[in-house]
Amino acid sequence: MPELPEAETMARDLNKRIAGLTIADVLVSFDKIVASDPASFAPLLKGRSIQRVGRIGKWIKADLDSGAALLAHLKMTGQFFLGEWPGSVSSPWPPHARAAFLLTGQAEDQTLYYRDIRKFGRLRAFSRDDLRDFLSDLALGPDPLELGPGEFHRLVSSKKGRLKQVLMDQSVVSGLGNIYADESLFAASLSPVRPASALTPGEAETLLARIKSILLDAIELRGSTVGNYQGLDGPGSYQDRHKAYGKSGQDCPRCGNPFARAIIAGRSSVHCPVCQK
DNA sequence: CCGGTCACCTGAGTGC
DNA sequence: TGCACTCAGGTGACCG
Repeated sequence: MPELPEAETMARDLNKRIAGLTIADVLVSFDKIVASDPASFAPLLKGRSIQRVGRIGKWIKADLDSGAALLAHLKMTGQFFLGEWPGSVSSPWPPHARAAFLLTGQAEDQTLYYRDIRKFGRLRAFSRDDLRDFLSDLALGPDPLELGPGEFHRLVSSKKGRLKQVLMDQSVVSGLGNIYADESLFAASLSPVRPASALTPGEAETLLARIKSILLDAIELRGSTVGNYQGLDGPGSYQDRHKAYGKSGQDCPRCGNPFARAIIAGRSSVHCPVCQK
């Protein structure tokens, strides 16, 4: 899924389309998709109006007027889309739809669907207090877009492990995944396999600047649509700007040497072994 | 405590 | 065509 730019796009789309509406009904067609207390899931949501939809790392959070919230993590293939309330012959459950939220408050009722082909994603509903505790236990690191270079250097260089692995550790910095880690390391000419603890302050400053620039450009283009990701209002196009991710077998556009593919932290990684130091 | 591996799932692509 | 196999944006549980 969805890394930071895709989660940001989805949250913005949702905020634009459903903020102010009321959740009148809730249906779940695949029980495991709800990872908070199943008995309180629908009761916490029904009758509440959605005040705002935002993002925390790769998580999407819808704040309700009661102080409760709906949290979603899309993992690899989760997404939201709008449709018609399911259950009739003319309106069956759409393919791979796992939950449905009936939204009232506009001229015509709408249904917000959560779809997830691989069923890795999870939905949670929390009261105000339980939400605070859950987010606290998650211990997400700061958002890279709101981070300064000194703090970034301190966070990254204090960790053991390879640079790419540390960048993808959500407790260090929240929001980077396989695509944007590979792209950022390539843009900063830094090798994904070097020890994170060896990052100099100057290299950290450059890396953070590249991360921010890439994430902002990707948000501008509604994220990267690889596989089946798309926002509520359509797919993204940042995949056309990828320089390293998915370019295994091609030559480095900076120095012309062939890209190398390696498994780092269990993830397929592409980098230039010559110009990424 | 740590890093490495696998499990969770389905579908798309590839090669025989 | 069809089948077997690999791979995919992310975590979280397990294991040595």
